[in-house]
Amino acid sequence: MYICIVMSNSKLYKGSLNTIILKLLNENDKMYGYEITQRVKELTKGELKITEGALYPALHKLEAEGLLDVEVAKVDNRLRKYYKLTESGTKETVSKLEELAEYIKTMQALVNPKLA
Amino acid sequence: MYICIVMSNSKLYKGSLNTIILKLLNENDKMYGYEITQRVKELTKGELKITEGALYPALHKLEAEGLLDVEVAKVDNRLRKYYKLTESGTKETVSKLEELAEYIKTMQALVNPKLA
DNA sequence: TATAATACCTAAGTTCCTTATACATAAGAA
DNA sequence: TTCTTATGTATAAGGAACTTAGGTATTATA
Repeated sequence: MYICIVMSNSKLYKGSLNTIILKLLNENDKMYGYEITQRVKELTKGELKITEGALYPALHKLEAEGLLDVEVAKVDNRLRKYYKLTESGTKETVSKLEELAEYIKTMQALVNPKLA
Repeated sequence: MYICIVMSNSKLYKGSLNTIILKLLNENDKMYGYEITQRVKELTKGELKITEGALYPALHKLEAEGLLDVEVAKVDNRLRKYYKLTESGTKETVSKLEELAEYIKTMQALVNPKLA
């Protein structure tokens, strides 16, 4: 008999989600919401689970801001909404990735000052 | 004439603050609030500014959770509240630092999958 | 035939932060 | 002398970004 205690869905840090979405779309041309949740699960070996309650509002907001374009498709009689980066979405991706790199550098300076 | 545009007080990512506080106290035995804000400014070369509105409630909460002990002092006729880690605060520090390392690893797997 | 997987969505609540304000002393500049 | 800056604490209102908990609908699987 095995008892497995999983670390509680390791929290997203504020602001990470948009960066993740943008980066994935930057690599994959177009993706739909459910696909994003699955891809993140794969890439992080199950460590990060994007909840729909976070994902869909985020996608809608990015679209409203003009960073994403939508294209609706019907596959197997099921709806899919494919998102892709706009031009300004691509620019924002670069800036978000720089911000993340900066954040990681800053945190390492605080937490591991010997290496900095 | 110089015009200097500073990147707007580079945002803290949610959840980072507690980790920073705990780590600093882990290294410095005891510190007071104002000192923490100054130390963070130094260590990050001005990139991260801990606001009092974030710091003091965070310190109070960590104390209420039993992770910090307080000791009031009067220096130059001014009040100081020195905080130090309790035993469980030290344990929590370890766990928070592991969490941060994990988070950084996870984000790198997403953002830079070739390196992972 | 019920459950899981696929696929979308929103609303309420929580947490953590920013912004703004307040109080008080000491030091320095105008 | 008086205003500003630095030191030091604190709280309250507001917002942004999550979690949790629902809801709808189709297809595949046990």
